[in-house]
Amino acid sequence: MAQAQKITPRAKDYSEWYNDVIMHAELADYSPVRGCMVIRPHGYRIWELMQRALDDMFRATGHQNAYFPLFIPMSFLAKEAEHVEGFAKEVALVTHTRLKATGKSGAQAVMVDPESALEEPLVIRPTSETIIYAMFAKWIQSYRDLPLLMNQWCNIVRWELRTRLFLRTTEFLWQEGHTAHATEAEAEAEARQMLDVYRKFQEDWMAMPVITGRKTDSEKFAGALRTYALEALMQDNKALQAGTSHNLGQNFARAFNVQYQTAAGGLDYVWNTSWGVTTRMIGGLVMTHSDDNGLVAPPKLAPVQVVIVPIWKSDEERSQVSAVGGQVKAELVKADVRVELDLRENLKPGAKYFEWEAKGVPLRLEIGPRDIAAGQVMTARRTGGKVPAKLEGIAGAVSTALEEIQTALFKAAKERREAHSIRGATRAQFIEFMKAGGGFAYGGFCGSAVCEAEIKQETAATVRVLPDPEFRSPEPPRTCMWCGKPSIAEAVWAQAY
RNA sequence: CGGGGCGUAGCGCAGUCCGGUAGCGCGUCUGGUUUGGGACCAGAAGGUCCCGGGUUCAAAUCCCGGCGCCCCGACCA
Repeated sequence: MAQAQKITPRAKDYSEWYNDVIMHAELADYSPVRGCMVIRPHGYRIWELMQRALDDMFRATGHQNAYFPLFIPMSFLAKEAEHVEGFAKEVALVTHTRLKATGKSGAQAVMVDPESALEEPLVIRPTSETIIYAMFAKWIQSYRDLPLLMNQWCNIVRWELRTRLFLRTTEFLWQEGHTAHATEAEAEAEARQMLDVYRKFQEDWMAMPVITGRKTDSEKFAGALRTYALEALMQDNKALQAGTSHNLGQNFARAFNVQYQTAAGGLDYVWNTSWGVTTRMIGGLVMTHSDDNGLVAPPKLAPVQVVIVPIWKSDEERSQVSAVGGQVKAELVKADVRVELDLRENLKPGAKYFEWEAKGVPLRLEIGPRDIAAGQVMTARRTGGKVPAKLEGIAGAVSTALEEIQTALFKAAKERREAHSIRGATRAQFIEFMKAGGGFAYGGFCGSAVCEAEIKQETAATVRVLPDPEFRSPEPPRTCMWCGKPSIAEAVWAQAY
């Protein structure tokens, strides 16, 4: 199981490093299916922990989980003009329902039965607005049925040209919230609220600092009135869109005829929102915290928060340290700490350290005869630092350490982001900044798609967001960083995943 | 779809230029000794050399044609 090969250093090749970390941490693996990945148990556990935390937050804001079909009639996609344009080029279709034997051998033994062609092909959902709003039309009659606040956890398929583990795979797991409201103001408040929920999750749980704000039209969701997003800066100074929340206006309501009777007795279309985060967040987690020894998992999302490695020479010592290790484990389990006791006999302690470090375990407890004699254990943090802790009250010391690690990871990530952000740059400085490695560049923006396109052409950078007030520079820019015309909003530019 | 790299044991690779019937490291299995930062010794298992043709007495190696993967771009969460 242990990985013999070392991880490619980040400085040498960031993509290779990224893939290595995922392989060594056993988060995922390539699959026999083009562009699809297998999420391994260790990686899936992170997703489960994410799901649990987010679900609690969704429920606390009044949302309920439901499930809608994987298949969407092709005609549904066509009902909203921008939506179909946005997804037309990346869908997987089911067109037939049977195979038939050919009598040949090997891969040619079966073929698609041409007689089984569906009258209307089914799209494998690239997102579920269409089928969900088709159902909403049935469920919503009156203003009393509003707001309708739903969420579903599912998989979706987008036939992307180029894939990357966790960041962009053909099939991926996500959560998509869909809501219907009586007024535009309510829908807007909902879209903003869920953006804030995501921000809390990503900062408090993932220890990943994000910038929130609005997307420009060119980066807006296909069919939305407004798209809000969260953007995080990775260790290679590229931005990662970590989640989106859309105010869909009445676009889908009109397309799917989702109408309700108002309190005043009239008839009106509902206002919708949709919002989602995906397994991409696991990629973001890797690229925010990890190092050349492997994954660094923030304690709140670490599948294993603490590993206990006993150290012995003789059989007597082994039974002694194993017993104490077992006691410590029991104490930690009682304190709701996710803990493993590594009693494997054929591995030296050092080999175990490397293995658990690669898997991102935040805290390691070493228990040897000398420690037991001193009534202590050695605590070693994944992020560095090794200190003894008293055996008595170990659960408290561990909990404190985990909290400190969580806080320190966020602080370090935020400092790194700020160290790679510039504000008020001139056009020349901006070009130089992007060429020199990049990061977040705050600058005035005239709002023109022409400037956006030129900047992308010359620097590969795009507007990540028009940031929310708390992220804006103290001095609002007056002119467009690129063309010099009056600025309509400050923009955050970066090269992005 | 364009550019680059690569397909040889579970993983990482050498061998390809210059053809002679496949090797190294790690891992795995067995036995023994070990265990405070990747243990050591002895033995063993494990390969359609990506696929299909061709040249040759002989092909991992040369020729032709496919396929696949990774990285960079276009598309995107």
